[in-house]
Amino acid sequence: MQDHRAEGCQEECFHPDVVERVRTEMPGEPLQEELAQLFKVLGDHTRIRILNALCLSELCVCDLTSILGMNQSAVSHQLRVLRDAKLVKSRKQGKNVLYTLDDTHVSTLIRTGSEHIREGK
Amino acid sequence: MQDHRAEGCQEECFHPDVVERVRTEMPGEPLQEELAQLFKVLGDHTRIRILNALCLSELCVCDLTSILGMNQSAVSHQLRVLRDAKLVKSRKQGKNVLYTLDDTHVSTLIRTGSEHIREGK
DNA sequence: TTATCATATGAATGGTTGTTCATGTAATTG
DNA sequence: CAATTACATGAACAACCATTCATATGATAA
Repeated sequence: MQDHRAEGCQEECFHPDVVERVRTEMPGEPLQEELAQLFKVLGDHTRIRILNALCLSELCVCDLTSILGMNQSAVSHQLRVLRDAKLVKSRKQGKNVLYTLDDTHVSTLIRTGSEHIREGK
Repeated sequence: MQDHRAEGCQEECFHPDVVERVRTEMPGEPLQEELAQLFKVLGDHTRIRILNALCLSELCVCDLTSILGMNQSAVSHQLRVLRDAKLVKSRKQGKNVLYTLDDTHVSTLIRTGSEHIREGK
């Protein structure tokens, strides 16, 4: 026999009034989807290191490649992801492309996250 | 011919002094790895919705299943991930298990992220 | 006890994604 | 002009992960 109550309990196991209130007060789906997408971009070791580096100084791809000690192609790919998410912006200077943080929220997010980590132990 | 300078440019394309300073002032690797792991946990549509719901009220799994309109198994799996990351905590009450946010940082992260989204448009 | 309910969990799977390799492009230099 | 440099990008591959299905556990009720 299949489960015919895919979305909710059979009887009164939950509080319908609370559920209803939460449903109406929750942020809209588009915002939640974008929010998840934002954190997904932040949820990568390489990208976090890039952002932490850019918290300290404007840097070209070459600098980042040196700091991270990894493939230039990999760095460029991740910079593209960060650019698309509007977390970093770039400007050309001769042959180089210089990257900076695009937003003050980025450093706030990283700082808050770091606090959470430290207090977790 | 292969590329023998995997970690850095050949000559002086970058600023060694800046790179050196960034290297020393960057957070340690363990913290950055944990930070990426934290954001990775936040970077999922289902988990974001769970956290947003728990921002509004303590809820049992059944409530969440109803609010999210999805499989109970999927919800439980994601709650496990959130518990392991110390983002939520649970207590038993009869047959039910009630979940709440474990940390004030969580709501701060969500709020800051939401602001970033809103200002992006 | 047995039956039922709420939740947890292991296995399997389909989709996503980070890295590498190879190549392309734009700017500079000789 | 050709050669080199800094960066970007497309394809391919491997690893990871969210969901589903099936089942297990733990608590309550009959």
